[in-house]
Amino acid sequence: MSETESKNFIEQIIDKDLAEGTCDAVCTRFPPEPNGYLHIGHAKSILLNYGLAQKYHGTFNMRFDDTNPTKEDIEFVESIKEDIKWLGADWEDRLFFASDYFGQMYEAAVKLIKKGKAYVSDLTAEQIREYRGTLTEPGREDPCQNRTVEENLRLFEEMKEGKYGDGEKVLRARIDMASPNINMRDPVIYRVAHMTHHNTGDTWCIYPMYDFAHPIEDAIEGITHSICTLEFEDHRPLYDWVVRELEYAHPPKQIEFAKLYLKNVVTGKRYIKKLVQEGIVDGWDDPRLVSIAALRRRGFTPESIQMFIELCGVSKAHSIADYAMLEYCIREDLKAKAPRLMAVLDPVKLIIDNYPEGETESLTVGNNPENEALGSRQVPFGRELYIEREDFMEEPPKKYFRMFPGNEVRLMNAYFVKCTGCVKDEEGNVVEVHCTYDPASKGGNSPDGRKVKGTIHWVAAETSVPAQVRLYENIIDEEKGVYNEDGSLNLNPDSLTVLKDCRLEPAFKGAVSPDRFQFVRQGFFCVDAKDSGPESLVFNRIVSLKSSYVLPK
RNA sequence: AGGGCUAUCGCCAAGCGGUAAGGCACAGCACUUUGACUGCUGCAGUCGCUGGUUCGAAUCCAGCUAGCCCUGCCA
Repeated sequence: MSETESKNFIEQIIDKDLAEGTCDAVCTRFPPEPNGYLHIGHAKSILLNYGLAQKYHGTFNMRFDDTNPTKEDIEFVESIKEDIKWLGADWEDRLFFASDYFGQMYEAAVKLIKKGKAYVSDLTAEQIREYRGTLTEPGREDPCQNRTVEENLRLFEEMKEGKYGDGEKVLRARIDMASPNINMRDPVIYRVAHMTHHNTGDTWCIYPMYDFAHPIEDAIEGITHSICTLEFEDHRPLYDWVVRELEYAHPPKQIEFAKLYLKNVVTGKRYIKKLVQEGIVDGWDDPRLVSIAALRRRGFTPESIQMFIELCGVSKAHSIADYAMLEYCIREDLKAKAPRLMAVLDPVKLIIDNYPEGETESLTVGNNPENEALGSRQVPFGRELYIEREDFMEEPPKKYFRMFPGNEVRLMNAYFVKCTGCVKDEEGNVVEVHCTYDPASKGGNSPDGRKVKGTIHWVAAETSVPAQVRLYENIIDEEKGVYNEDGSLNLNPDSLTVLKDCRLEPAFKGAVSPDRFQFVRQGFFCVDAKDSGPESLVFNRIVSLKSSYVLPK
C-alpha cells in the first residue's frame, strides 16, 4: 500500500499505540479452531493479520485455538496449515497450539482463585442458565460464590484430578451477576470434559473456556493486537478483565472488524453438508463453493485473493462484497501471466475452399500478446477449422464485425478469410461455413495494408482435441438469494453446465486434462487443480461468453 | 425490551469542523490480431431521519429510525 493511501481503522489504532508507546512492535496471530475448512472469510482475517505484521515489520503467529476437544479434529489442522501457506501467509517457526499452554492456564486459574476472583460452582448447566438472568433482568448470585479460597483451591485441584464427572463442577470468574453485559455475569472459565485431546491426550480432564484462554494465549505469545470479528465485541470487557487480573506486563489489545461475506455464495456448514449429501456439489472443495480449497481448484491464484482482500478493505460496517470484485481480481492477476490458448466452445465447421486439400501448416503463435516472456508455440492450421457458432451470422445485425457472407475477417494469428456462405441441414441449422483465404495475409496482416474489423479464434478440425467444458456458476439464484423463506436452500439448477463437443487446440493436451475444465466468468479457463495441476489458461474469446448478440435460431 | 455495534452511490470504501477520494459494477467514446485488454468520459448538489450548535456539519450535540450481535459448561 502506498503512503498516500488512507489507513484503515486498525492501522490507525496501531499507529497511535506505537506513537504513545503502548507497544513497541506489532505482533498478530491467526487463531482458528481446527473444526472445519477455511473459506474466503478466513482469508480476510489471515491476510489482515499477516499483512499488518508485514507492514509494521512485526511478527505473525499461527495458533490453533484447540481448547475444546469435543469439537475439534486433527484432520483439520493439516488442511488449515496448507490453505494458509497457499494464501501466502508465513508464520515462519511460530506455529502454536493453545493446548500447549494448558499448564499456564491452570496456574492462571489458581491465581484468580487465590485473589478471590474465581470460585468453583456446583450448579448444573441448566441452573447456571437460570441464575444468569435474561437480557433485561439481572442474574442471581451463585450459592457457591462465597466458598473460601482454600476450599476453591481444593475443589479446583480435585476437578483437575478427575474426581468429578463432566458437568458436575465448573470454575467461574467472580465479576458481576448484575452486569448488563451477560458475558460478565460470573462466566464459566473452566469445565470438566473427560475426553482425549488431539494434542494433550488424556493429560487433562478440565479445559479452559475461550474467554479465559484466549487472552492468556495472546499474552503468552506477546501478541500486541488481537484482531477478531465483530461478534466478540461484547467479550472485550471480559478479555480486558482477564488480562488485568492476571497482571500481564504487556496486555494485548482486542480489536474487532466486520466479517467478509460474499454475495450469492453458500458458506454455512450445514448447507454445504446438505449439498454434498444431495450430490449437488462434490465436496467442501467443489468449485462453486468459496472454501480456500474450492477457490484454488477453480483456478484462483493466491495473488488474486490477496488483491481481493486488499480491495475489500477493513471496517466495522456489516458488508457483503460483490462476487464481481473477486472475478475482477483473477482477471487482473491472470491476464498477463497465464498463457492464452484457443478453444471453441460451440463449434461449427469452417471450410476454406481455396486452401489446398490435404495440406496443413504450422503457425507460430505468441502465448500471451501482453507478455512476450511467456514464449510462443506452434499451432496447426488446415483447410477445415472449427469456429465459434456465434461468430457467424447469415444476416448480421448492425455493428456485427465477424463472419457473414461477403465479409472479411482475420483468423487470429493466421490469415484473412472472406466468408462466402454456409451449408444448412434440413432443419435450417448451419452445419458448415465456407470462405476463401488470402495466402498473402499469413500471420494476420495483409501486405496491401487493408484492415478487417473482426478477428475470431479457431482450431484446426483434424488436430483439435474434443473436450467437455464445465461451466461453473455460483449455485445461488441471484434474485431470490441464498435461502428460501422456509430456510431451505435455494438452488440454481444451472450452476453447473457441461458443454459437450468443445474443441481445443492441441497445446491443451499435456497442459491440462482435456475432459475437465473450469470456467471463471469473463473468459478464464482454468485447469481443475484437483486433477491436473495448477496451471491456468486464459480462454481467448471473452466477449462471446457474455452473449452480446442474440444468435439466430 | 437490557447491553454492545453499525448506517456515505447498485456493491466495497475514504473522510476525523472548511464545502463528498478511490475501486468494483454500469454506460458512452477512442484504440485494438478477438467486441477482451488499454485509454478517456460519465455516474452521491448530498452522507439513515429530525432538530440543534457553528460563518461553515457527513464530521460536534440531542432525539428518533433501521440492521447486526449477546441469555453455550462453543469459538
